Amino acid sequence: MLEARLQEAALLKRLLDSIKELVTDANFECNEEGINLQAMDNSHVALVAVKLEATGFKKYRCDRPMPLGVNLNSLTKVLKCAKDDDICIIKASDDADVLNLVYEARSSDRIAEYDMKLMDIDAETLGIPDTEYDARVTMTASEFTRIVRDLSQLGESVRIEVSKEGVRFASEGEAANGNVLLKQTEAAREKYANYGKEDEEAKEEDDEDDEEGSSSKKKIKKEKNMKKEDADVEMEGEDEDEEQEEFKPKSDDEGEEEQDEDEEDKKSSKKRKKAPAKSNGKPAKKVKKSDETPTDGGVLIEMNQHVSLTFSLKYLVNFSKSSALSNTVQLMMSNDVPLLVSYKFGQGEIKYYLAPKIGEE
Amino acid sequence: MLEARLQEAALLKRLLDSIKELVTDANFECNEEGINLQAMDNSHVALVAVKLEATGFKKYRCDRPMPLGVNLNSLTKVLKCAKDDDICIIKASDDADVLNLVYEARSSDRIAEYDMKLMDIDAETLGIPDTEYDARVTMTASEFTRIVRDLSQLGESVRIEVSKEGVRFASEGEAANGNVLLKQTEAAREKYANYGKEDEEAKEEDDEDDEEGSSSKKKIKKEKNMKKEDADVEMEGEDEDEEQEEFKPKSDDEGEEEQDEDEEDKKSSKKRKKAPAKSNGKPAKKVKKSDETPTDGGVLIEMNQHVSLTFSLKYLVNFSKSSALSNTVQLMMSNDVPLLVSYKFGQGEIKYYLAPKIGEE
DNA sequence: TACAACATTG
DNA sequence: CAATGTTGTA
Repeated sequence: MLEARLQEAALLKRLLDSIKELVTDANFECNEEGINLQAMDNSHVALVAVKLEATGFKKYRCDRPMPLGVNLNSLTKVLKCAKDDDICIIKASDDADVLNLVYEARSSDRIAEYDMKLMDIDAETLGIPDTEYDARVTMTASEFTRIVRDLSQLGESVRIEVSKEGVRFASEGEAANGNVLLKQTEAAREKYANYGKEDEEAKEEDDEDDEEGSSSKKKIKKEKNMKKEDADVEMEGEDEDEEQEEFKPKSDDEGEEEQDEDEEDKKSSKKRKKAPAKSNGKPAKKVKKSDETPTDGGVLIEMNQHVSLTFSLKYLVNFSKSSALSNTVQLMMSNDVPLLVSYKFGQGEIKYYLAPKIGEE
Repeated sequence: MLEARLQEAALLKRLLDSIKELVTDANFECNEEGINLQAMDNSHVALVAVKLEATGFKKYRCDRPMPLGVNLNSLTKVLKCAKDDDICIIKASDDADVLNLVYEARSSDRIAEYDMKLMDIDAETLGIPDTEYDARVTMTASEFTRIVRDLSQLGESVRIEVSKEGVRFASEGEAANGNVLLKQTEAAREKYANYGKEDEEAKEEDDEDDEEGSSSKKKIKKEKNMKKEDADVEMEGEDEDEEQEEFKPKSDDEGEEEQDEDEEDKKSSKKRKKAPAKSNGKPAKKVKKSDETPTDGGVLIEMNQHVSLTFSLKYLVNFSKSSALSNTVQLMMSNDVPLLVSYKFGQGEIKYYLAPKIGEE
């Protein structure tokens, strides 16, 4: 039996907006620690992993692990029936074949209840090794959104190059080539001094991180990350995972074409839905206009060595939709391994993995 | 000869936006009391009745009754040529085959004039008996809009059920079922205490009554209202029907037609409102977002008995466009008879009738 | 993907 | 009051 009470339905709404174009069906894996969702995009090029911590809920109870197979389009529709500030209660009984969502207006004078059919989806949870990366870039989500959206107008892919001085995004296209260099700045260093470290304090909104004037613990954290310095980190990390297979996406370039249909190597199953894997540039202004980070520029670079990888912009643009969930994004890279794009928000985190293009053009 | 001077062209513009999708051609029946329009939607399932009172015009003159056959698309186009705050003068001579519209800027430094061709439309004014309903629900127009739009995502129809505790809207669909319960609240009771109360007294006071401040008369109104409430408000209303044919739409699902002529059972006295208990007159609110009722929730329920009816959401969504005309909407229902959805605005009222679906699916 | 409506800004 | 941008809907 699952019962989770969320203070604001908006979180779920935004979460679904973030991933629904990438994935059509997925299991919400619920256990006592929270809710996790992991799925490859429809063309099996990218992987999305969402984590919602039990502690982030106003109330959370999950007696035993249960996977809830959900069609994300249906869930999106149902969530649209909630007002942003509604309290949202999610319930599913053990033998659940429906997910029960209750929206309660703050004033309690309106209670809406929805039952959504669940489906069986073959659990295809992949082992995602907790890799260490050679470079980590921390920047504002809006800036990242802007850059990939801008560059996507020029070409199909972007080369991301990280060096001590900063990070460069470069694209080449028919009509024009372009590149954006974000320099590492002192301001950014302070701003993200302890971003995403421990989960205790940064719990809130990340927003506060922007205001950080204190530059004390900065040093330490940063070092922790710089430790690893050998190249070619294989994404194997620990194997404590069960017998799952690993995340081995097809090299980006290829996967592009196929959508739906694909039987591919995925033995997913039952109710598969067709879904256009299109990418469209969705701006990011959402979140809270309020804290339009004054110091919107600058990035924090943490690295062991230069990295230079090329990715499909289409996916990055898609990932950037998550800027509705957080003001900050982190890009983790090592040469020749999938990029990890991470958005942390109070309640949890959403991670996207994308394999680099091989024959860098 | 007709000449009507409207203070704000915006009213007409909004009115047309409300009905133009439902009806393409209709007669504006003009007489000394004002202008009425009545028409069935294109599939003859719903009926729209608009009333613009002569007194609502800055100036109004109509020597003798005359029907002006108008193509609503044309009128919409012509009205788009008016600025919202233009003064709008409508003129038609007795032998009219054109409708003359004059838009006068407030500053009088601009005068635009348009002539729109009229057409002959078979008068098919139906007699709409001034029915008494078993239940009346008063709520914010925006909430109603929101609910029907939400539910229309799930299914084709909605079951509306009214009980003392509130009103429930329920829909069933492929992917999910949903229902929204709006509870009757004390706040709502006060808010609508004398909604539609009338011309004599509440003329200006209506709004104030909402304020907690004025405690004196508020009390009274409130009691008046609650009394009925508790005792199962009798929704009496005079049954002064006449001999006209009645509005007998085909059960929503099907379609049929029926026509007749004759004016409503509105007889003599202009000012007279055959009003259901306490509904009538007073405009809802500003219509403009201005006073986005803080207490947006809650409904006022007045009923004699439980009612439960099923309607096509498509039409309700369409009706809800009238929220541009009023902040408040009233739903009047009795089992097995057409639903009446009414929006009252300063100048008049727009009423929609929709037959219930029979074999509730 | 395109169109319409709403909100915001100048 | 008009224009533009953004959001939501078909």
